[in-house]
Amino acid sequence: MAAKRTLSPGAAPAHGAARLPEQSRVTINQVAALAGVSPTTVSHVLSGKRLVAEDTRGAVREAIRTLGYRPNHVARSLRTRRSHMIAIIVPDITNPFYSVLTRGVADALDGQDYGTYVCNTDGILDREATFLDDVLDRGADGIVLAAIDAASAGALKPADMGVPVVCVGRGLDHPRIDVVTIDDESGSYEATRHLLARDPDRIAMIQGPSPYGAQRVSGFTRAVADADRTIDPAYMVTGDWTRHGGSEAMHTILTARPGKTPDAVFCANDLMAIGAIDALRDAGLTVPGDVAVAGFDDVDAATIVHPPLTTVLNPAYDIGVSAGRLLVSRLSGEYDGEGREVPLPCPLVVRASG
Amino acid sequence: MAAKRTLSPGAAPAHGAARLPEQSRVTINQVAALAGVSPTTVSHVLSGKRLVAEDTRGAVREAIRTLGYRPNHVARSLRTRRSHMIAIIVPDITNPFYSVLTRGVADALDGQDYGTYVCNTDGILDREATFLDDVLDRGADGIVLAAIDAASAGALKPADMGVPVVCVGRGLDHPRIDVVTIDDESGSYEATRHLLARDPDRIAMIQGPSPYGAQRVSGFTRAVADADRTIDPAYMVTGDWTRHGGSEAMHTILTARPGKTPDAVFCANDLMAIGAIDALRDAGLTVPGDVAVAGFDDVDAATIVHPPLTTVLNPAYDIGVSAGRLLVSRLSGEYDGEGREVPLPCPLVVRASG
DNA sequence: AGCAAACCCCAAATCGATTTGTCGCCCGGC
DNA sequence: GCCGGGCGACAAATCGATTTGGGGTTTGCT
Repeated sequence: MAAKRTLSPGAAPAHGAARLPEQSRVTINQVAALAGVSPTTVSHVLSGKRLVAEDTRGAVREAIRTLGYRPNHVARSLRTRRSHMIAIIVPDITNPFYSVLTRGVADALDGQDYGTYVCNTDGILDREATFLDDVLDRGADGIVLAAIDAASAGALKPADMGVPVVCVGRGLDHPRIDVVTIDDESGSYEATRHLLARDPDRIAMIQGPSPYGAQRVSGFTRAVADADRTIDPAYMVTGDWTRHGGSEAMHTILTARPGKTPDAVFCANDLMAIGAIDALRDAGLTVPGDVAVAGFDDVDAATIVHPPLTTVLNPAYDIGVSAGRLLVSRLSGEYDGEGREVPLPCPLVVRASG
Repeated sequence: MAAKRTLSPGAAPAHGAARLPEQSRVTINQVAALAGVSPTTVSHVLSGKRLVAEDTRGAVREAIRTLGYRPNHVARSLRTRRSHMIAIIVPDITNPFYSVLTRGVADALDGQDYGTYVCNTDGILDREATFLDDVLDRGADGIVLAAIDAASAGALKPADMGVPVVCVGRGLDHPRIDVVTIDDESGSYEATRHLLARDPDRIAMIQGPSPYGAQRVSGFTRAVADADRTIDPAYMVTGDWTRHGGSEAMHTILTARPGKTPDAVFCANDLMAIGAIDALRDAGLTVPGDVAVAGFDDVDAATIVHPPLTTVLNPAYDIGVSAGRLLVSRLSGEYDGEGREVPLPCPLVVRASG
């Protein structure tokens, strides 16, 4: 390492010397030449699409080995119109939910000879559309789309072009788009019912920015209604899905009705629930003693926070695997019909927080 | 959604109907035909590599618009030998450190017209080598390699082929491979020194599986030596980087010398530190009252656990951005010289745990 | 021996772009 | 009036594979 030039993090690299004469990769023609056959034959021993005599095959194999030949994927893709690559479009790979989902897709594709091309949209519609075009231009064989709004992102375009699309979360009603969903509504319903079982005096909810996560809100309100209760509008506040946002939301709830703080809070995701717990601790309140808290997603952090979070399991990995499988079933030609929906369960996970 | 077929998660999709006649994409020839020019000219208005008359250009643009033409990336790559795609090879995208790093790379590349192809190796040498070949076959323009052991993963191959490689973490001494590093050794040294400042009776360390993370171990031992102390070998135990592994390691430490538990523990990463805190709590010990704990990485969870973790900041995002920049500087031709090293600081972050 | 059916292999077209050499045209200068 | 030069467009080669029609040789059967 001593020989390397060391740069300060921001330093601009200097202009350098000319690059070495790159030894270009060996092509199928060179293999053919060495084996004394035509490129056609080499291709056939590689693909097995036509019979090749035993001896010839051996010679070709030998030539391939000695030359270290590896087929050029790009050229192959151009001819076959298959890139053996699928695209995963998510808001942010940094979000544990999406990174786990991505891993699920990758694992489902592993061994199927498909690679993954990943795009971060930050939930921005423009970027979603741009990336969708990008992956189509690149000839992706399939797309897993975790978009805020699949329709306006232009999910119809690839589907119409014959490129399979699997939507995650709210899908859309296209005859050829598959979708894997969880039942946010009933998950939220169960979580809320669990909170209500302690018969709290007042219950609150921290929701996501409208209109996203509407299902989680309606599950909550349905449970409240089913318990013959009403909910104070001052106790329905909005956060931005982050820990900080949850903390702020909890703070506004705590100051909304002086002297009458809620004793149960359902949060539309775990990060906001963790933020809510932050705010409660800051306010000198205990969880679950003074206030019961429940979240949604069951990310790793749910068992790291203290007290461990009661939450609804959002099976990110399974969602990814299912999405990958749906894609593979279409890519392999095993299935080629109308859009399917795979609903995944999202059971309540009761822990200490509520 | 009612119209969709709903499948149970494991159900096998049935055989379907024939696929619609796919309308193939519009090519540069169709554009040329409509505009009444040759494909050459279309290419030139697109790339701007040669002058095209004002009127002609207008006509071509018009044709492109009405046809909705988008260049085929695959064909372009074949001819230009540039895929405008870089590969990111990491152990596991699910690990927050690597997902954040990946995002950093993607952001550094954003606007530079490069896409990202992501591979999960699980730290398995075979998979690292396989993916390295895969991305070369796919014609990746550059590679960010976060491998356990870059050399045996075959990082030399792409470098020799003229494909830029940036290594993250321990690099290797190839004249044309860039590397971005943090100073694990001194980070660990500082963290350990901080723990020693409380003058604990006994200090322990939970390290990663040898030989990985050796730098963090040596920083620890150096600090111990500098304080004129020695360390009981029974207090150097190994975990597998996970929370569970950290918990188990802490447990063996606690039972190693009955009646003489250590009162300070340095963990080679945050997840294991969190596990250690789990074990300490289970044993009825308080943090930092009975035992001070420090970790390494400063992942999000470090501020979620209670008490908040004293740790060493591992700037995953900045590492990714730096790696992306190094790559871009080579891809753009701005730099083409010997291998560079970008060292990033990893300051101590003091919180409540130690 | 004669003939058809396998059996192997190859030449050439193709995928959709980029790149380069060339050619025609028009303009201005001597 | 002739020539040099710049401009603008095109034809054809190229990237590295796959695909397909067809041709030559061998095998098998009567």
